Amino acid sequence: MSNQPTIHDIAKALSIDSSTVSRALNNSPRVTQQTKEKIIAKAKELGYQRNLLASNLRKNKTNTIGVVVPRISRHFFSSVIQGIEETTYLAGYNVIICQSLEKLEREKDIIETLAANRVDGLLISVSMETNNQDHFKVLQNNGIPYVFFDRHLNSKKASNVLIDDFKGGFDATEHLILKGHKKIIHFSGPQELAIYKNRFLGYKAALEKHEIPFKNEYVLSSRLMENDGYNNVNQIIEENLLFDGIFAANDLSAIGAMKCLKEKSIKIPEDVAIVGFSNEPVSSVIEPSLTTIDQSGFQLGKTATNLLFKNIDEKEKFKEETIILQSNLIQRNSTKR
Amino acid sequence: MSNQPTIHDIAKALSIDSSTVSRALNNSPRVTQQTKEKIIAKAKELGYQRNLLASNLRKNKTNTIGVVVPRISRHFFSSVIQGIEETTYLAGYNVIICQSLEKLEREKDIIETLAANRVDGLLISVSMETNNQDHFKVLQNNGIPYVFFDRHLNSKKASNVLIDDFKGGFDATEHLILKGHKKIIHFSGPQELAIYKNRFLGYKAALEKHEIPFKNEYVLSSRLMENDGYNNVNQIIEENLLFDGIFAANDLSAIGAMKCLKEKSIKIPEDVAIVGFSNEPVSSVIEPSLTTIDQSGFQLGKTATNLLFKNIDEKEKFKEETIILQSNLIQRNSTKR
DNA sequence: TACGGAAGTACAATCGATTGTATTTTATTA
DNA sequence: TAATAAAATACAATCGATTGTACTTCCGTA
Repeated sequence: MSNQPTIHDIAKALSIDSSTVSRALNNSPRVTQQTKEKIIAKAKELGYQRNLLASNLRKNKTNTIGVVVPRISRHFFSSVIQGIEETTYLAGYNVIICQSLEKLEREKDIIETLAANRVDGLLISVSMETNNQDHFKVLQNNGIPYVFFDRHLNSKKASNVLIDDFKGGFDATEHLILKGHKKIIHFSGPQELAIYKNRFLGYKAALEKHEIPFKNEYVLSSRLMENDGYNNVNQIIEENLLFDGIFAANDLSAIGAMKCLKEKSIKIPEDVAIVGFSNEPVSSVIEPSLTTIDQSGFQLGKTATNLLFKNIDEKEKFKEETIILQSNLIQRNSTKR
Repeated sequence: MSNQPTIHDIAKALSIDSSTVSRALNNSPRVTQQTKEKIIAKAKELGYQRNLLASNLRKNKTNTIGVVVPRISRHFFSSVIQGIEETTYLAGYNVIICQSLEKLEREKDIIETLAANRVDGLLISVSMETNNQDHFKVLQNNGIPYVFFDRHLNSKKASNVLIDDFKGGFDATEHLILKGHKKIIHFSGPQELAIYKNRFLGYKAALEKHEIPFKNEYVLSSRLMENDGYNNVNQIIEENLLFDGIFAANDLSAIGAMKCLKEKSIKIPEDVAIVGFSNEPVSSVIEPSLTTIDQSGFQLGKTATNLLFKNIDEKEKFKEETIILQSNLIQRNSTKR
């Protein structure tokens, strides 16, 4: 409480000035070794713990970056976070992890709070509800650099580190086609988010390449929860649409679809083959195991962090850039012929 | 950068004192409505954003609590976090989430940093390497309240919110016994952690109740990773131990065991029945689906947060307490007869 | 011995917001 | 209209650490 010792307490105890104590604790060459030792010993004795609020305020630097993700429980995001922490840890930075839970309101709150706490920079993957940039203006006003990763908004003002979603979508769809499937359903997400748009465009491009006509009713947009995948299949069947393949823009909805298909005794992959996206751990465990697009979250996290650091260091001189990482298809039993 | 506006800039622009600005922005009754409106308008115009470092320093309160978990990617922990955030959000508190990745060193670092950042309190679930209390002393010295949840150390000095692991272990084991299994292996974790000890004691008690002799070689301790479960089964078979049931202290190691058994064409549950612990999402998807002990992480998170808040509010007067929540067994196909 | 200069410390302002106290302004009443 | 209370605002100290500048020691050298 009020008994938390400060540098002034140490100074008083040793009859010296607090500035000397500060310098000693920061290992400044302006303090004798002898004095330093005395000070450090006393600090330990009093159980002194530097007050970073005061220190950061004075230095106008927190050595902290903020991370905003939709949900930490998604394997992809937690592996991105792993990559981020790995990189920040080495650089002596701290990380504040926040989840928007896919809510725009929450995301706004988080951005405000992080800005008010004067983080040195932010790494952001936006929520499914995010459809404009307004709430990022506060970061620009306050000169706080930020980098979008994975889920971004098409913006010239910000840097991005992305997965090649177009190619991912293309590969997934072409894989189904090469396995002999022609009536391919696509589960897509909110079109405001470039990742879903690009996966969709990849899907379309693959159909085109193989001269399969694109049909609008084969594309179902949702928030891609497990339930959505389940309901999508129900809907398709009710509408009497014929289909023999599904490319889902994430694994969760693919798994929902599988559950529904199994209940209806539709065989996977014989009757309907399925490809997901993200390679969640559960995808290798489910039966049949799910063919999916693997994206290295860890690598993405490292890359995004390094780009942010560059931005923080160079500040004004920094020029926005966009880095695109490759993904690759993992074939499993949901598409074995 | 240096252009981040402060209350002084607002004050200067309006030729009033900064204290009035501060009061206005905090909606103090000591400022006229008229003046407030002028100030708020100017604040918006300048893109003012309160500096929480300064504010928190002055108020000696951050309205922030720290959360330390082994890994955010574990479903149990992320649902606890969900419960925590739900509660803190309503109370206007912020949360800083940190993961120790099961490393003691990392945990120490985190505690120091959170203490230095003057969080108002901490919620902690310790790493598997944590075997003593030393690094929590800094919290006591600085008068920062903390509550352990789930993974705790047996300590009189701290509050705890726990799952009834003894009962969980007992239920899991008795379930296997009632299904007709008698030679039951137990996968346990580090014995320094009370949760693993208690699950083990529950296992033992169930055997005792049903007059099945306890055998030391039936208990295998590890860090309970998927690999550990896999290797455990290999080891048992190499040692020619006969067994017809496994109670694993977490789901992950149970799944590792299942993989190994499947490879060896040992039938689950006919030849060997398995019960896990925690109810990870993957457990309901794997085939056969895994019988497990479900613990409501969400509820645990809420309870722990409320206890911490009580501790923060009452400070000195607060008396440590331990709350124990119940778990319940979910029967699935890994133990169907 | 005195002087120049380096080394070691002390002084004091500062970061931005908060808050107790003092002062001014406004409103009320006799 | 003057006196007084109440309302609104200004002043100034403070939170704890950092840092540029000023000062004091102490050493070696002339």
